[in-house]
Amino acid sequence: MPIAATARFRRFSRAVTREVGALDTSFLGRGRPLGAARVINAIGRGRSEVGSLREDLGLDSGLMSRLLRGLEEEGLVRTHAHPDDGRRRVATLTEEGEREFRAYEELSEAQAAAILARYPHREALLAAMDLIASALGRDRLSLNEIDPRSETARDCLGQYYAELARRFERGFDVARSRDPDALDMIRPRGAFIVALSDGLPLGCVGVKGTGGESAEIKRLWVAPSARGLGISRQLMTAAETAARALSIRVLRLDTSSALPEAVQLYRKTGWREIERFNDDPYPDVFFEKQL
Amino acid sequence: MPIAATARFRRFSRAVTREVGALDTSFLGRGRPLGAARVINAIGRGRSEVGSLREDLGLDSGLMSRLLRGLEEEGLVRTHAHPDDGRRRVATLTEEGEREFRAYEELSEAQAAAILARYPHREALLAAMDLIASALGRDRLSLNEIDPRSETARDCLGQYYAELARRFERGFDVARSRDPDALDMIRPRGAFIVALSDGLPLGCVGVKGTGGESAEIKRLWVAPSARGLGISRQLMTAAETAARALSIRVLRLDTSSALPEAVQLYRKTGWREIERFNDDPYPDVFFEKQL
DNA sequence: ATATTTATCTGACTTAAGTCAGACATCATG
DNA sequence: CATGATGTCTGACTTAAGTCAGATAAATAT
Repeated sequence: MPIAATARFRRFSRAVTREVGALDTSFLGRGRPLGAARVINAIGRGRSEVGSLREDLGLDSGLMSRLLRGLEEEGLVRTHAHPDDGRRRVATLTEEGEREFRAYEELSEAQAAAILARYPHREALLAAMDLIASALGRDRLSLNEIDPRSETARDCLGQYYAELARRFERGFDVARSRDPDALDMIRPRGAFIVALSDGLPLGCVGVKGTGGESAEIKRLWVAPSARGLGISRQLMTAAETAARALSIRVLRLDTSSALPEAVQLYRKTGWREIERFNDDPYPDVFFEKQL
Repeated sequence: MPIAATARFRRFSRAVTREVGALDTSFLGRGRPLGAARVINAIGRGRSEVGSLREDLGLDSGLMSRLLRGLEEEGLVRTHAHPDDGRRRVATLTEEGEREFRAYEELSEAQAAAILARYPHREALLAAMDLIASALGRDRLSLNEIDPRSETARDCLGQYYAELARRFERGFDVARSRDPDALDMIRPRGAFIVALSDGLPLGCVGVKGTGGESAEIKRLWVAPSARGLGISRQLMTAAETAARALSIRVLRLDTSSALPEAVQLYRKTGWREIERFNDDPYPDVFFEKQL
C-alpha cells in the first residue's frame, strides 16, 4: 500500500467526523439525550422488536429496557408482547411518537440541506458521497422483490433508460424497444428485484415471464456509483433464484456489444451465446441459460 | 434543491459514521478515555498552548485542566508557563508521551489500512474521499511558504509535471522546459508556497526571483480533487503578497492555451497579456502584472 | 499603585452511558 | 410437567463527560 493512502483516508475521516459526524451525535435540539433519540429513530425506521433494536443500536439489554421505559413514560412508545413468542417484546410509536420521529426527520433533512448548500459543485460532491456510501455499505445491501410500477422501480428504470441513451451511439428510445409489460414482471408470471442500500435503490433486474417454462431477463442495471462491487452478479443470482421458484426452466436475454461489462458478466456466469431471437433494433448479442 | 440530494447525503452520513466514525470515537484500545487520548493527539500534532487546545477540542476550561492534570500524573505531559505571558500555559509531551502519541498514530494508520484493504477500486474510493475532504475542509486551508526542495514541495511538483504530461498533446518533459532553479524560489530571491489542508498538499505556486525588481510566477498547480474551491486564486494572492514583500514590482508568467482555466484566472485577476518573452517550447500565452 | 481583565485551576455538582448480577416470565424439550 | 434456555426487566453500581461558581495569579488599564 502506498504510504499516502492511509494519510488520505485519515484526512477524509477527520474532515467528515468534524463536519458530518456532529450531525449524528447531536440531539438535534429536541431536549432528549442521544440514546433516547436514537431509539425513536430506529423504531420509526421500522425496527420494532426489542431484540433487533438492541442489536441495531449496540446496547446492553438493561440500558435498552430503561430507555424504552423512559419513552413509554413520555408517551412516545408503546410496547406489547410478540404474538408468536410472549418473551419477546415489540415496540411501536404512539401518535405523539410518530410526530416526534417526523420532527427528527425534518431537522435532519434541514441540516443535510444546510450543509450541502455551503458547497459549490454539489453534483460532484454527491457523486463522491454515493461512491463512498456504496463502498462502505456494500455488505448491507438488501435485495427486494417489488412491484415494477412502484416509484422505486420507476426511478431505477428511468436511470437505466438514461444510461442506455448515453451509451448507444444512436441514443435510445423506450418506445422503439420492446418494453416489457409490467404485469409480466409480477408474480406469478415474473418478478422484479431491486438492490437497496440504506433505502436508496442501487440496481434492478426483471424476470419477464411468459406463463410457460421460459422467461427473459430484462432491465439489469446498477447505479454508476455502485459498480465494481458485485451488485449485478448478486442481482442476477437473485433473478435466477426467483425464476426457479416460478418453475421457469430456461432463461434468455438480449444485450448489446455497447455494454461490454454486461456481456462479460453473462459469459462468466454460465450463460451460452445463442442466435438472435427477436427483432428489437438495439441488442446485438443474445444469451440463454438452463436452470 | 432536488429531493434526492438530502437523502443521498444522509445515506453517506450514516455509512460513514458507522464505518469510519467509530475510528474517531474509539480509544484505540490503549486503556485511556477518549478525552485524554484526544488531548495527547492534539499536543502531538503541535497544539501546545492550553487555550488553543481547549478551542481545538471544544472543551470547558475546567475539564481541560483536569485532563492535563491526569496526563501529568501519568507522566505523559509537562506544562510550564508561556515565556511571553505568565497566565497562559504551554503543554508538551514527555518522552513517554511522545511514545504514546506514536503508538496512537500507528494504531490509527493500521486501522485506516485495514478499512481500505476491504474495498476494491481503492484509487476511485480515495479520489472520492479527497474530493469530499477538500470540499468539507475548504475553510481550513493553510498557505505556507516552504523550501521548494522539501519533500512536500517535490510531491506537489511531481503531480504538476504528471498533469502537464497528460494535458499537453505532445506530453511534457521537465528537462526540455526551463526548470526554475530552486534557489530562485527561496528568500531573498523568491518564494514557494503550498496550500495544505490537514497536512495534505493541495496546491502550490512559485515566485521565481531574479534578484532585481521583476520575477516570474511558476508552477501554479491545484490537486484535481480540490479544484473549483478557489485555491488557485488564494495561491496567486499569496504569491503576489510574497512578491511585494520581496520588493518585486512586476510579475510575469507563461502558460498554455491547453490550460484554459489558468488563462481564465489570470485574465480575471488583473493580468495583462503580453508578447512571448522566452523560447520555452511549451507555453504559448504570456502575462504580466504590475504590483 | 490600584483596579480590572484574562487564563487557568479547583471543588462540588449533574447527566448520560454503560455494566453486572440476579429476578421473572415464557418457550422448547424430553 | 419438570428442566433448562431465552428474552426482558430491575436494582445497584461505575465511569466519562460536562457544568458552574468561585479562587488564584499574571497582565493590562487607569
